[in-house]
Amino acid sequence: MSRSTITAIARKVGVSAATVSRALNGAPGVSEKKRREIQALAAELNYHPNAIARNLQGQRTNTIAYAVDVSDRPSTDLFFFKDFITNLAFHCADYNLDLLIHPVTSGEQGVGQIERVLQSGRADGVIITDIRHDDQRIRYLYERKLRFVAFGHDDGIYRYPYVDVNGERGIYQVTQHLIDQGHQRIAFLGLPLAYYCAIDRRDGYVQALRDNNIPKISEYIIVGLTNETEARIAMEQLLTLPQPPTAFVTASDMLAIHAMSVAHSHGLRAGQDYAITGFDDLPMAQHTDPPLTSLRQPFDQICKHLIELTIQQNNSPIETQQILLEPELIIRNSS
Amino acid sequence: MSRSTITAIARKVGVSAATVSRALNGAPGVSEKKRREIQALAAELNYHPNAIARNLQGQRTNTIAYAVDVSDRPSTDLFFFKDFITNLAFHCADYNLDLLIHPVTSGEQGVGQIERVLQSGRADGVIITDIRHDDQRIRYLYERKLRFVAFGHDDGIYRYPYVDVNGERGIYQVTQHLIDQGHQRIAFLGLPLAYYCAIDRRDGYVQALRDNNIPKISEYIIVGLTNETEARIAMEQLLTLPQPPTAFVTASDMLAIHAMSVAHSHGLRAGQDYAITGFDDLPMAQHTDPPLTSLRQPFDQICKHLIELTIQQNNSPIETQQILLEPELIIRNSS
DNA sequence: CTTGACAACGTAAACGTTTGCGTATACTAT
DNA sequence: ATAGTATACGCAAACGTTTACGTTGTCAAG
Repeated sequence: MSRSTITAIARKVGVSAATVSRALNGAPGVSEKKRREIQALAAELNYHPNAIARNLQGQRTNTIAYAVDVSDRPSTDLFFFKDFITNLAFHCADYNLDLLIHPVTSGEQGVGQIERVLQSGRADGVIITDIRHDDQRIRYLYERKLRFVAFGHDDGIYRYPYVDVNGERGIYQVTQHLIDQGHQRIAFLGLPLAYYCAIDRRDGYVQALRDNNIPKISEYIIVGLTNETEARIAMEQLLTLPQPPTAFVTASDMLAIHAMSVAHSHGLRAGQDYAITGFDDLPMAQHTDPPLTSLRQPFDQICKHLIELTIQQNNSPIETQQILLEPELIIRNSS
Repeated sequence: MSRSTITAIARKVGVSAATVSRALNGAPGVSEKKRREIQALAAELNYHPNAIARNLQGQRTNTIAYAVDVSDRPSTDLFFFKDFITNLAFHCADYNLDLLIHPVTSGEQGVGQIERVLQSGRADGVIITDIRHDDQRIRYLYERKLRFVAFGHDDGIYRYPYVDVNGERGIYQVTQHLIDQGHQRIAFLGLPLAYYCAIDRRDGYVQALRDNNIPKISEYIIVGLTNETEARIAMEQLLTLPQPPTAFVTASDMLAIHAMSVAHSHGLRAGQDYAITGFDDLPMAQHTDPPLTSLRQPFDQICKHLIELTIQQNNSPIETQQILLEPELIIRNSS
């Protein structure tokens, strides 16, 4: 059964293709009688408008792309990803948009790949994540005036649309929470500082210590952690210090989980022998032993805004296209 | 800067659009001199062929869709998903294909959504996962002769292209492995039997017991587990039995991890006090405490075959379009 | 009866490609 | 010189829509 087209319907009803188009789209200029007749036949023939033809004529694709870095397989943010993609897809559906997963490699080459998906007209805009310091992608897309939205704030030099979560405030809050519990020796396990979010989170930790007149101990700060192995080594290092910390602020639930595992092998129990906190508040954070105190990233809101910004006209002032959300501190038994 | 088209280039060079097309596509019928001239100008103008126009004219989209069920958020297979999508995207890139994430709701409605993405010409074929007993999607797609490939074998009634991993053989092997270790009281934690893979895995367990003349104890078999809470309850139930099992075969790493957590709160240590095994061999299986014995799903191969089958002509015999891969038993310290 | 307005269509162009077919030129073989 | 052939192009149609514009017919107001 070949796909039925608008012209096939037109021929059968005995009208022009234009009339069929108008009838099916609810546009004015067609009598109720013919409209019903056309709609009935369309349903009978199982007609679905050809999206490609529509896109070509309309000069937009109703598709947004998510450029996902596939150069590091398996990648670090294994947990984060599913929630993110699912939420993106969900909100795309709300706006009748398609979500295109566009695999890109990192570096110079990947930048070209991102451009191509836009210049070839496959997508109206692209979402990028894992924003780095002096990110090549940003500069490239910005200078060519291509439509993109970042999950991660800008650097103040290039001003671009983004959605972000206030990691500095979040980590500040959770550090303060630990201090309020009486902790003085607080360590920080962080991500690679090449990422802006990693810097923000470390800064939140440092600022909280400063505001409480707690001296910053450089041995207590370990950043640049990308995978399980590195996380475990770092935690091992902290625990074998002459004066080990009594509390641990981590920049992700993943780091916290692996750190807890190491502590456990040292016979230490979170929530009793030491305190630890995460970031993201992934579903699994409720089910660790003990449940993990964390900062919830509002993925639903994040993705909603990302989609909305991407399809928005970019002539509105840039300030309204920059959205900073607050993470929510979820206190559980690990702290 | 407006996007440059093939006609714009044609005008500047002083040839027809057809010649430009031929020159850029390496087709014969254009002199080397003009070809070079055209290629140079195309590069200068930063020309990228319009994919939409190409798709319309070529009557194919070079896009495959993955219909992901978004009706249950957050869904159960949190871990599995990232590996799967990333691998799909990766292999799509190899074939110069785009991957469309097509969110569908479950039930009657979702079936229509899957049809639409194909009938509207947005994708050449669709991949579906989580195949259920008497799956509506299969029947619908099959009867309308729409191109789809399933991750999960057929039921012998409808014969359709699929890729699957031999879960029965895998679980049989791992059960045999536990028996070889001397275990006689072996429990099974399984997924909802509505899914074919869940039945297969349970059957593998049952068959291994039978072949070793070990009586099947119904209290030792708990299936239908979908989330953390249910997994924990099931494990709790098994451990408080008058004669608790000494070994646990689970149908996924996720189940195993939560079961280990429950056992741990009972003061039991995997690999010493009891044995436990998983399924999937996700990256995290190496980092549990102790590392988890599991059956590796070859995601890379799976996704490669899924993509290849989807773009393949469907006139080849159905047997060659049904691929069954063997899982690999990875023995670690948990057993 | 004329004029105008409005509804209900059809016509044709446009979106940017690809490709079958026709044609002019140049070159080779007789 | 002539016939034949390969090469290098141009022309135009096609893919399936949408939409600006033109045309017809009807009907009411003057």
